[in-house]
Amino acid sequence: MKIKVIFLYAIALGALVFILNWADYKFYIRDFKIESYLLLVALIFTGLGAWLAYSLVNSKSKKYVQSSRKLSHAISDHKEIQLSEREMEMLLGIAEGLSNQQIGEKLHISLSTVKTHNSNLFVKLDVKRRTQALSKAKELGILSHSIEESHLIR
Amino acid sequence: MKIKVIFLYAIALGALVFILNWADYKFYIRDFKIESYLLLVALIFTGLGAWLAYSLVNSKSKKYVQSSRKLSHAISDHKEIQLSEREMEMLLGIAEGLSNQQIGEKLHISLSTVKTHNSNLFVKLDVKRRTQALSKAKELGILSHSIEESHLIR
DNA sequence: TTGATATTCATACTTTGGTATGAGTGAAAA
DNA sequence: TTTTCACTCATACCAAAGTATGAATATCAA
Repeated sequence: MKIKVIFLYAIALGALVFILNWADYKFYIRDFKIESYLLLVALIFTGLGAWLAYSLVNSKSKKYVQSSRKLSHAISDHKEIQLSEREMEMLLGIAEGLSNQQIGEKLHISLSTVKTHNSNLFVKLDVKRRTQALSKAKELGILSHSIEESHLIR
Repeated sequence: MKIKVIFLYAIALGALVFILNWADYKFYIRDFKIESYLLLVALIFTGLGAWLAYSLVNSKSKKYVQSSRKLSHAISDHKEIQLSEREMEMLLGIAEGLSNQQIGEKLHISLSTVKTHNSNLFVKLDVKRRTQALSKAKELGILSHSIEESHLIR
């Protein structure tokens, strides 16, 4: 993946140089000052750099999560329910009292993705709501026990 | 902080243009091809863009953490929170994973009433969502980690 | 009696949560 | 290489949650 990114990056750079070079001889861009060139290039590659960094941050998050994957699996293995690392993170976010929007911001993913993960999580836990997911996850030992007294409601 | 970043960024850009301009007339950089300029600028501003994006992502995370801390402090500030009996029952129902409708059916009250109790509960706990109410109630010790204390609730 | 509090309920409205569907990507296994 | 799985994202739509406002009743203390 990184190779692909670098490759595309190189192509973009080369293309830009080529286009400018071509425009240089074909048109009157020579009339512009060198500063104009530099400004344009600076802006474009600032954007590219920003995008590159953002992509790297996202992939870093992935790798970080993967390291905790084994842990999650080890926990949930006992209960025959296999939660993916993302689903586990949804559960933790919900337990923190975060909204879907906030969970997405925390993990640098969109609201849509959070909702998708939640849906899959709820199917696996066989629940309909996030609060229900919490209580069930605690029953299953996926989340630490806090509320066992809920049956006392009358 | 963002303003600071943008300011530094603008300075860097201006400085680069100035330096190149100066070097252009003082030395023999004209001998270099325009591609060399572009490549240099592209690389530098790619780095700057990447750094910028990384900073922004980090500042987001920081802000998130800060808000959480303020929340925690706010919790310890309010020592005595008196929940009414109904509000406590709302809390337990929520912890059980029940919907507002289900809580109402269980307590033989209307959905409207449940919502009203919830609103009052959320104001007292200074939260916005039911899941947040859960986590905060646990921090406050209102929702206990053991069964014994739950008897006191009833 | 008056005031404070808790409880109940409703209506209208906004926000958030959740479902359904479809689709694209990347990594790893078969 | 193809398949499988986890992850990502979007759009549309429906359900639930939450807010705001107003109001009625009952209890208890001042």
